[in-house]
Formats: sequence, C-alpha cells, structure tokens
Amino acid sequence: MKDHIATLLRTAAKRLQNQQVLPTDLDTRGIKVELSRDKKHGDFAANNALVWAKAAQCPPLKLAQQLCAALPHSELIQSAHIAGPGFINFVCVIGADKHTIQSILTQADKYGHSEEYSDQRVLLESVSSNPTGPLHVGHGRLAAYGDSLANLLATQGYRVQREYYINDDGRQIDILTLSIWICYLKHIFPDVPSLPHAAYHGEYIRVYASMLYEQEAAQYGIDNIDDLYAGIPSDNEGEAADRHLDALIERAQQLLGVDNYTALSQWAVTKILHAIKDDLAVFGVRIDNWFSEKKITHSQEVRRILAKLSERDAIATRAGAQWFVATQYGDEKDRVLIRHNNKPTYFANDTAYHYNKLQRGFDSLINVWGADHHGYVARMRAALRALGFDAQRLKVQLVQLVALYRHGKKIAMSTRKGEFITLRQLIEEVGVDAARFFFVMRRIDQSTEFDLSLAIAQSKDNPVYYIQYAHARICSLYRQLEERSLVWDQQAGLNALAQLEQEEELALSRWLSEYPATLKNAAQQCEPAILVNYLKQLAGLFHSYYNAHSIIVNDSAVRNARLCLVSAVRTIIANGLRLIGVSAPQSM
RNA sequence: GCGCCUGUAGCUCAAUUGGAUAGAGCAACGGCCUUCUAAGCCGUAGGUUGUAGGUUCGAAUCCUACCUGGCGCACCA
Repeated sequence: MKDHIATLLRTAAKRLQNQQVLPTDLDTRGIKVELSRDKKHGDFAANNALVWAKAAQCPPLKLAQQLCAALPHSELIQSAHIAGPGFINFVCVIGADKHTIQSILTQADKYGHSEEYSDQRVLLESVSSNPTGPLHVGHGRLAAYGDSLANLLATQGYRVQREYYINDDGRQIDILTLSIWICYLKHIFPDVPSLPHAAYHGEYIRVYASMLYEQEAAQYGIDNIDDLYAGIPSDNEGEAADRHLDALIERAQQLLGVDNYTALSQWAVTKILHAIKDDLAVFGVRIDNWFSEKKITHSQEVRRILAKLSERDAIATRAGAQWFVATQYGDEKDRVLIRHNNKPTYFANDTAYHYNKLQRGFDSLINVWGADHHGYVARMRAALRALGFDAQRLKVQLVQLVALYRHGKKIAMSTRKGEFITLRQLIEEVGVDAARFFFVMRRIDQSTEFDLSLAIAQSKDNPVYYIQYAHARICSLYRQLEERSLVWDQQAGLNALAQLEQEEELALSRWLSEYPATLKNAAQQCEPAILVNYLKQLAGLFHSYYNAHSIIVNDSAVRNARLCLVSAVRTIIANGLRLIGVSAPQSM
C-alpha cells in the first residue's frame, strides 16, 4: 500500500516537473510514505510537500495542493487531503490492504522476507568468549543479540555465517591450566597453598580439578609439592601477582613436561568448550563455524600480515618490539604487534584473523562485542585499512554489558574471581524464552541495570508472556471452533475481508502490513529490539480487539474473515518470536 | 586529562531515524469474567525530553558548550 501511494506521488511529482513547478533534477526516489500515528490523519501520510518546498521555491501548503491535484486516480484511495504544515494524508478504501492478510496466509513463514541482498555474504562473529570459564549473563546478551541479528539479516537475503572465535591459545589458557592443576594437586597434597591472586577462582575450577583427579589421579602428580613453589617470587597485589603467576606457569611446564602440560591444557579447554557449546545449544543459539585461534598461531598468517604491512611502511621497530603505526590509519596510538620477546600480541593474531575472514570471500564482517571493547575498534579498522581493505567492510556492534544487581547490590562480574551468574543459572531461573527476550528487548547501546532477584520474583510479569499469550489465545480460538463443530473456510473469509470494518480490525491489518518494513528496518539498523517493539504493539492491538469483539460469531462470512485476520496475526507473532529465538506456545 | 556511549512520567523503556497533541508496561486510583484463556481489556492521574544556545516550515532526534552516569585509554586478552 505504501509503495502504491509512493508511485502515485511519483507520478504527481513528474507531472509537476513537466509543468516546471518542481525542478527537473529533483530526486523523487526517496519518497517516504508513513503509517499515520493518529487516525485523524488518515491511514497514510506523506511529507513530500514539506521536503520539496525549498527546492521548488514554493510554500509547502501550496505545493501540497498542487501535488494533490496532480495525483492520478486510484481505486484504493478514498481521499487525499492536506493537513498541518503541508502533509498529504491518504484515506484508503476499506479492505484496500486485504492483500496483506492474503499474502501472510499464503506465504506463511516467508512473509516479509526479501532476496534483496542475496548477493551479500556476511560473516557475523559473536560471543567469542574465552574458553577459560562458563558463559555468564553478559555473554548471554551477546549470544542472544548475535543470533537474532543473524536471523534478521537472513530475512533480507543476506548469506550469513555465524562464527565463534575461540581464544584457545596464549596466556589466559596457561592461567586456566595452572588454576585447575593447583586445585588438582590439592587432592594429593592437602597443604597446597591457596590459588594465586591472579589465577581463576571460580567454583568450576574446583569441579574440573576434582573431575580430573577422579579420571587421571596419577597422570599429573608430582613427587614433592615444594618443587612447585621453591624460588617462586611471592604473590602480592599488582604486578607482583603476574610475576608470581608467570613463574608458576613456567614451573608447571617444567615439572609436567611439554606433553603432559599440553595434554592437561587441552583437556581443560575441551571441557570448557563443551560446556559453552552445550549452553549455547540449550539457549537456541546457532554457531556455524568454531574458529580456533590456533589456526592463526600455528600457521604463518601473522608473519604474512607483518610482511604485508612492512611493504606498506606500516611497521616500525622500537625498543626491540615491532609496532604497527596505527596513527597513520586513524587510530590514536601506535600498537605493538610483536613483543620484544618475539611473541605476537593478541592484536597481531586478531589482525591475522580478520584478514583471514576477508580472504574467505565475505563481503562484510560484523563483530558483536561487549561495549567495554570499544577502544579496540579504531585499531582493528586501522589494521584493515593498512592492509588495503575498505574499513567500512567491518562493522562492530557494541553491546552494552548487563550490569547485574542482586538485592540492590551490584554483583562484581569478574571471570577471574569467579564471581558471576552463569548463563546456565539464568536459564534455569527464568527460562530460555524470558532470558532471550530480555536480552534483545532493548537497544544494544542502552546501558541497563538489572536486579536479578527482582527479575526472578517478577518472572510472571515478564513482557514475553504478553506476546506469547496473544499467540496462545489465537490458537485457542481454533480449538474452540472445533468444539463447536465449525470449520474455518479460508477462501470464504478472504472473499469477505471487506466486512472487517471495526476500528480494531482496521488497526490490526494496517499494523500487519508494516511487518515487512519492520523486518527490513530492524535488519538495516542491526536492532532486534525494533522487531520486539513491533511485536509488543501487535500483541496489544490483538488483545484490545479480542476484548472488544467476538471472533467466532454466527455470521459465517464475518466469522471466516475474522479467522483469516487472527490467523495472520498468529503467523506474524510466531514468525517474529522465532527470529529472536522465543517459542510461540499453543496454550498457556 | 583524552575518547566512545548514555540521560525521556516515581521505576523500566518506546517514539516508524527530522514530522502533526512525546507513548506503553510496572507502581497508584476506578471499572470489565454465568459468554471464544483476566498472563487480558477500558478509564483516571502522571512531562519545561539533563541544562543553555544554534540549525529550519518543524527538534527527544542534527550541531556547539556545560552537567550526570557507564565504559575505555598495556609489549592483558
């Protein structure tokens, strides 16, 4: 319907251009027809007279009159009139948007989808939590957002691959290995000192250590616990903690030997990764490709990147380290790629990883990161630019982390200290539906405070139920129909759509017709929250309708038509919820 | 100190990306179940959109300054 009106306006504009009222070079492609917010303003509104007034050197009201006069006749439009400062408001004939309902019924779960961007391959990287501990609530938001976004993009035709980058190499993994090993040794030597400050302290460390001891009691033992701590610098706050930890890691590698140490390390990472995969599966989050950092570190990719950057004079050697001169590419500081000890930095690996992504033939990359990584965006862009890519091909979606409160007190979410609510705990407490809905119901740049105890207490009031309830109510209507031995004649209903003339029915079908534009908008803006708001509105319109009118009435034509309408509503709710990973129950 | 994000009803958030009289849900108050699911609906009350300027037909939205809160500024990841 919007397109139809836009076409009418375009024709009118062309006529005015021929009459020299509008400049001939005026761009008439960007005509925007909006659904009126207020019924007094008709069904649809266009603001072109206001937008074009300046170019036409003509007062908006006068231009609006001329546009109106030049509009071609349409049997779908009852009237077009001018209001306010120069809006053109359109009133449609009743049933003009009946093709919406028909399309929804025939296209079902494909309704509103488009193939517009089917030539675009997108790599969407999300979560990418280090395999050093279970997923927590913050990761849950990244996962829920990333998964929903991928679904949304797919509705517009994008070929999306969902990837998880596994940081399974480097110091963090060493710390994990050491933490588990020390807890493991406690089973053998009761007097093992407590874990270093800088180690991982989560409960899961002890759990895995016990598991390891049960499975491999002898494999990772040592003769004398003093061998581990002899000559190790003491454990104090600050830098001393890191020195203490690094010395212990080195000692562990000596005592265990390379093979055993590596085996232990791999055992730990594998265990944790399995847990992460399980959590995501339970959460309904799909990952197509698990990309190991080792693919980067065990190949020559970093060296290749370095060579490429050298060719472009983007490398400088300072104080024994190799720097990427990021300042020449829009970053505020230069960045170290190769440390003085000849080890590449995380940034070096990450640059190689992003280069690898683009080499795989993706047109664009989307990274879903926690907002605390925003300082990293400029340097990643700079690196891609230096490697000769258009930095616009990398889009970084920064998701505000969830600040959790319990009983009004902020919970320190520290992976290292092991103080966090895991995603698994959250799911067990509020369920997958509520959790996924909660994570995407707000725009990602909204910082949010969330009292867990409150959310658990109010779980019955979670807004997800409002939408699901609308769906369940509609399903119930069809069960009711059966009980009354009635049959829904869809074709008869479609033929009788013009009889849907109640205010609530018109509002519903108008809102249904907005679904395709909503999907497109949500995908373009990378904001699942837009879809959520749409669904809330749709559910609200339905509940109002349901309370005001009976659907199963005696008049069979009206009944069938109403059943067509609510069936369309049901389909859209189910489709929309599916895109954000929330179920649409048949009954509640 | 520098940079990024944020500020809308008592609370949590919307506002079709610059449109018409800023809207929902909680919380408060008053109504609606003998009838398709009351996890619902209808109504009342609640606002100088952080502050001050600017841009234009028109600003919560864009620009500038200041204020508030969050985050980031490693040879950590």
